[in-house]
Amino acid sequence: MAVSVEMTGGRAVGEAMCPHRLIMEHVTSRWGVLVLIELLDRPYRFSELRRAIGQVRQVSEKMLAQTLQTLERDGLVHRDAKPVIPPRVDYSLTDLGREAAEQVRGLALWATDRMGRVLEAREEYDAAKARAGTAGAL
Amino acid sequence: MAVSVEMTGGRAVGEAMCPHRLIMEHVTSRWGVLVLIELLDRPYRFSELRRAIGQVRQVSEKMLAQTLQTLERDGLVHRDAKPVIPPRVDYSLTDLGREAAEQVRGLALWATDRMGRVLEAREEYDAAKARAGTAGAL
DNA sequence: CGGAATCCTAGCTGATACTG
DNA sequence: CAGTATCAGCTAGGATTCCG
Repeated sequence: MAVSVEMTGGRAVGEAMCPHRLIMEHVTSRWGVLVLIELLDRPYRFSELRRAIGQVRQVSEKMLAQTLQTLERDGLVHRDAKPVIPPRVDYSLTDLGREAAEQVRGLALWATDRMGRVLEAREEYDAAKARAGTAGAL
Repeated sequence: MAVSVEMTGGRAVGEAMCPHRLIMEHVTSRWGVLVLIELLDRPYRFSELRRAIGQVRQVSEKMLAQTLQTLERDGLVHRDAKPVIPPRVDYSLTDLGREAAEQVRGLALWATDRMGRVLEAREEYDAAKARAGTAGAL
């Protein structure tokens, strides 16, 4: 079988970096963030989770599976596979995962809250850039 | 000049996704995290910052510049370029950036704190995987 | 339905060399 | 020192396909 999914780990895994950085990468990865936040709400089935996340931005089955595996391996997500036909797998947060998710949610809430100011800052920055660009060059 | 650095934005920028996701990507990016945390401590000069981060994991000048620009554009980092020879540029957090950095630091602290448990979980997971693999296949 | 394996592309990322 | 430009590698991520 050899899963060998690494998720932001291909290069990182072999590196001489603090292990906690690795955890960060997993937790703050594009899909890790969304998965954690969704699961903070309640347990989800695979496709259900995919649809829930899809409301924000579509995620491929591959990336969702990969993300879930990484988070499960880190002990943040619990995978409950029921041996039924058709297959049914429920994902939920572990206690550890809940802690992580809270942190991530804090960050997400901050981002949502400050979005306006960031957007303003961007416009200001771009405007200043444009001025500097047209003034000096061309 | 056309800098056109996007940092996790090439694909994301044009997407139909919530803007706050964009901020998240910037803040939680590989180098964004480290920059914010370092700057939370005190202002840094470019190379100084590079060395400080390098203690953890080497960052190229390009990526550091790119990261700083992105964060500056988002209004999280303040760039103070002194018109002297040799050039001297100081980077510091804005109020907004400090808020972000606090959040990120919280996450980092959590990761550091729970590292042991995550590592345990990983070994357990890998061991279980190995058993399942050798039992069924081959 | 829940995944795994494969193939493919975009773009992040880094090393190097150059400018002010 | 503080970047920028260019080139090249590698990987994340997506689409597709097949299996249990």
